[in-house]
Amino acid sequence: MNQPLHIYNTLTKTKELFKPINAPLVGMYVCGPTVYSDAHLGNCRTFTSFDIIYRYLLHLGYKVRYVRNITDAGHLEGDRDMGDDKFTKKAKEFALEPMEIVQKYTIGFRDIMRLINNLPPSIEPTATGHILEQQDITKQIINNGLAYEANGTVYFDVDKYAKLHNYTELTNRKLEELYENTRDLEGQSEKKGRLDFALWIKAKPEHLMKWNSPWGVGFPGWHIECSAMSHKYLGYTFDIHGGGMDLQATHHTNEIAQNMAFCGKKPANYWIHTNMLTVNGQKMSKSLGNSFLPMELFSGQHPLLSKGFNPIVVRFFMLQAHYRSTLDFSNDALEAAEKGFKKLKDAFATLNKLTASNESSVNIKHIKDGCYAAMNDDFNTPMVIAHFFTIVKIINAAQIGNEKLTSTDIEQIKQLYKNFIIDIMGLQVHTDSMNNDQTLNQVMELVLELRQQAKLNKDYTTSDLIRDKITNAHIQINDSKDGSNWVLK
RNA sequence: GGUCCUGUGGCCGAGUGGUUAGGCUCAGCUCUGCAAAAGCUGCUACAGCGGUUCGAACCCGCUCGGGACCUCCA
Repeated sequence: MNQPLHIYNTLTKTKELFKPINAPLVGMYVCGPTVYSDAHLGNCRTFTSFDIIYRYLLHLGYKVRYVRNITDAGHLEGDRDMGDDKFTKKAKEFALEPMEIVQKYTIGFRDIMRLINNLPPSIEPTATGHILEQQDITKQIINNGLAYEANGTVYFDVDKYAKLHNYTELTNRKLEELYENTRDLEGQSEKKGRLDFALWIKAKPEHLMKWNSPWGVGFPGWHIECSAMSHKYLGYTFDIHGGGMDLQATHHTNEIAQNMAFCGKKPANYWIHTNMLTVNGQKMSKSLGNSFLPMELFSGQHPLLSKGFNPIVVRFFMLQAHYRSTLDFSNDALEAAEKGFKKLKDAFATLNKLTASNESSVNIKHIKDGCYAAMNDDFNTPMVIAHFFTIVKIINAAQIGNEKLTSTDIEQIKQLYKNFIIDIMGLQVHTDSMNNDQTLNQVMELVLELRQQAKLNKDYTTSDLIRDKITNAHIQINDSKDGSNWVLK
């Protein structure tokens, strides 16, 4: 539109002009969930952030291939490169096949994504579906002399790699300090260097998910899947690689190393990292036990919640903060978001009832430019929302005649709403289901009529009785100049 | 311990070297039989201490908080 899109690149720690390698094509890879348990709200925030990025790129006219993997194998539990993988552990616990675990949580994850209105990615590859690709890359890295096999396990040779390339590019850490601060683990004597990590891991006999390989029976290490799948679907170097900040130091650092070792090319030009969702200032995570499950949030079944929240309200709540800031989660914050969102929604409902004026007292284009400027400045959704609240003010003022909107203004606002609220931010306003219940509609029609009669007779005892009783049934009656109406609470 | 990030009004949260973020709460008002809902108006903050500057919440230094990563994590 006006000024071009700038993206904050973790690689350079600056906002950079976005220049796709092959416009209008854009390749974007985002590290997806490990499906060994329910996705929590923190996970949702990351994928919602990337959904906005995806949607905005689409809106700008790019043809985006958005790849987000499903990790269904290989992630290790506890001490690194040792022990059971998460799927094996869970499968044993519940006497299930690992793929039953995978199936259950994959479906659950997709349900949540749909509820929170995240578009499905273009490709959603699984680790288990790409074992051969992972082995191929591993072989190539061995051939290139940057990995070695020891007793059925293949390790990436970080020492050797660091002499050729900048291993800590993504974090700016000093290699010596990494060495100092990395724990030496027992039973890891087969590793040459302390920082070496596994590309392929020898499976113990009791291990459930394992595959044949040139190095014996085993399973892939926990970084190689992303290298394999991003390369397969997006090529040697693609535009955007994303993920949560907690993946930056280890997972993404190793991913870059793997790709460089494999083909000499960086996987991506722009690295985008989303910040964490916190609870009382602390990162929400499974290991800390302070997770909120999306379903708990939607239903209100959680000790810290006073009620359930619509998934779109949750989405709105998340978009009120910038993706690179931490966002603190609380019942109060959610309630504030709910009310704010309702205000936004209501204003656009009244927009449709507005009568156009012959003259205009507002400058809609100015606001539109502001919205694009905000999105082009590293996807600043809170700013876009602020602009929309000035539109809300204008709409409400126009309704009581304090502002004048021409039919062109009204059309422009509707277009803005469609572009930014619906298409880019995905804040789809579902028509409330309440009016779909014909029986209830008819009953309520009668109730309101009886109450209206009572009011006309100045029988306020009866009219208030009706209102109170019906409130107990979670139906709220509101009086206005043009009569009464009702909403489900 | 190391590396990095961060500290904004009652709450959540943007932002910038000199002009109102925004939302919620709260107060007042309008409307109203009373409520509720809705709308309008008001509430001017940037952890502390120094420094740079004509001017800093925004730049620099120190102090004190908070957090992330260095273990699996979005």
